[in-house]
Amino acid sequence: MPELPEIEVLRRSLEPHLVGDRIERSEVRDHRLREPIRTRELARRTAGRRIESLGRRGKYLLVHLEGGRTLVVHLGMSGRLTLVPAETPLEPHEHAAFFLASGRRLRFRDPRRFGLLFALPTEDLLDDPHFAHLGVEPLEPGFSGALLQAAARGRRGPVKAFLMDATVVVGAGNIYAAEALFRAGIHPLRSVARIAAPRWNRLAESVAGVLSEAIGQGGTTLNDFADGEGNSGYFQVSLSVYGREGEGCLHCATPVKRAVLSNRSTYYCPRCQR
DNA sequence: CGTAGACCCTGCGCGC
DNA sequence: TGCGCGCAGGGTCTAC
Repeated sequence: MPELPEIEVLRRSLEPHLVGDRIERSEVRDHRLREPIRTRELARRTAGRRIESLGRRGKYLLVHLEGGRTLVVHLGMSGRLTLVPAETPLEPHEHAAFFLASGRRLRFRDPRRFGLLFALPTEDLLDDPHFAHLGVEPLEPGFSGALLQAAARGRRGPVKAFLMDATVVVGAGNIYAAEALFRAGIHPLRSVARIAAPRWNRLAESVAGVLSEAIGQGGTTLNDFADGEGNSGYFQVSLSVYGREGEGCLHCATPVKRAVLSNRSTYYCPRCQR
């Protein structure tokens, strides 16, 4: 479900409702996520703490708590994090929940269980194995074509896989990598060794542009993405190539093609993207 | 060392 | 109507 824009939309939607509230207790109903939830540790590190702010690193949502603790939430492919009255009946696959002093419940639902949920001392965040290797934030200063080009030196392989490599740049997943490549006019299977400086610049601009526009439109809702209040996004109507196999390219009307790259579908216009 | 592919898990829509 | 298949927005691990 979620790439960087969806997590950022979630962060912005939850922050005004959560900041100042207090986690009274957590409840884990099924600990079997990608990494098992450490129920007791999670409870110990979150219980009784006020929520100070919400942050984001790549596709990770960071809930900063008083006393130097951070709750880390990753939604995987199918995760959802929503705020409901505490007495709201359990949803299927609601594996964990946080009960707040305000009488609400922050619930974590994840049918496919590819998500992550853990808490740690905030000072350990940057050294944590989940974060230590992460690359640049594409919407922050420092992201540029020159940076991408430098990261690609000595590498080969298709540019789409490179864009989705979180050790290079975080946040672009299968949808937005395809969209950014369309916008930049670059074929997703082109080797990173065969891209010149002007095209790297255009690609960096395209990545940042696509992501920030998607945030502005509330993210992309294909099946079930919703922000913390249950609102859908509408960037899906702006998708140029993703999911449009056989339909006409918006620029040249050539049918959009689909290819499989590292087990993921990728979509592109064979005429506009070279 | 980098890269390609398998794999983790559940639900949904489609064609038969 | 029911069933099997392919597919799905994440990341990690292994074999080369």
